[in-house]
Amino acid sequence: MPPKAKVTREAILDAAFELAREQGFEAITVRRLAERLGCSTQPVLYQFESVRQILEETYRRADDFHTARLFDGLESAEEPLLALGLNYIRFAAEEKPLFRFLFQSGWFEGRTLEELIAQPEVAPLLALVGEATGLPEAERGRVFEALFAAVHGYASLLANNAMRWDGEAARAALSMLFEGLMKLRGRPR
Amino acid sequence: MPPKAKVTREAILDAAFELAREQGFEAITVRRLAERLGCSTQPVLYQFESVRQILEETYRRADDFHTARLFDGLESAEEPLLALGLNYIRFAAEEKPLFRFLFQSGWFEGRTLEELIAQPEVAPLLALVGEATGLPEAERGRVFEALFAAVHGYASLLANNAMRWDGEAARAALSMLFEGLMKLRGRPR
DNA sequence: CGCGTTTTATAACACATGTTATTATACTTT
DNA sequence: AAAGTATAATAACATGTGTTATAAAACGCG
Repeated sequence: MPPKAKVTREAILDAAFELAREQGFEAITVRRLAERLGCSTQPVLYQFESVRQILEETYRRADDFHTARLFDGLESAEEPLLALGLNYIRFAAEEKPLFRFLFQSGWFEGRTLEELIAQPEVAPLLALVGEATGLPEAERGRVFEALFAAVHGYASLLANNAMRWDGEAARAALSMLFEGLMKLRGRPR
Repeated sequence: MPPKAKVTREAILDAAFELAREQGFEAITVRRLAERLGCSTQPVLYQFESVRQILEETYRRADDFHTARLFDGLESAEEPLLALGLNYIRFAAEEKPLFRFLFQSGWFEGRTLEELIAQPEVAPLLALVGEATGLPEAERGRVFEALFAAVHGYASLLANNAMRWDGEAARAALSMLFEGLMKLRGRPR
């Protein structure tokens, strides 16, 4: 009996993601979504209970998009950790609004770096750190954390226009950082 | 002939700064300022041409506040660079809204890290890097940049709740970072 | 004390946001 | 084809924002 929806949930989320990507998540409003979809504001809030819900879904989508980009071409990389770091900061430079949405927006879920490191997906990365440094398991987390913070720092600077993107310079800077940190051996506490 | 203004520019800027500090710069609105000052919205926009102007002034004030905190107790520090870094990330942890206002807000003036390093105020810091590493002048900038990025990374993580503040851990992490980077000598390329 | 200028209060306008009635439309099924 | 239901359009409400017009108030100076 019912007609199918012309304005589907997917279409709305697509539009929302595009808006977030181009103009930042603050640009996601019911009316702008309607405009992009060529409809009135009604279908948008008919498919979702509230804009809040749309933003939550869009955040998840951006998160997936981000992690996909992080691991892009990582298998064929000779230095996977360095490649990962480069992907991270390239993303920040090329997708500034998304980066801010993900990590600087209040929609950030509040995963602590500590929690992130404890996740099983990160284990192989910690193993790489161990491989490169020869550090015992207990210390790898600290080195990884420092690497992450440094990479995230470059990314933040790029995403907020405190730095210009330059692939060559970025690679040089990161490899310097990695070189410095990877040379650390068991330190006294 | 004229009566003095009861609601002065300074009072307005004080209120604006407090709002930015407590709730973030987004909380700075004419009506909220009026409420804090115990007056109507009229005096606020009578002393300033627009809210934009108030925000510009408040940004400057926050910037001064920040740099004052950066150099707090730096003379008596035995490791000035480390102390500076610690001040930087402590500020981010203790003044999250201000940190976001300063570096993640669109009110950020767009000073590039490169430009920052070129400023004369930074010269003594570069000298410290040279002292600690023995690197020639040309390379100090690169090391300083890496140090800055790493410190800024920790700060960003703290300011956006991706990390819990722990003074001891912070000192340990920073000194590890500094140790790693300071050990770098003249690199190829 | 009163005059004149400056400051403030009141109130409203213009705009943008989320959300919701009410009405019209369109489609799927019988 | 008709009917009934899910969907969409129109329009409005409620709220929050910056800004401004108008009128009242307050103060320093003569």
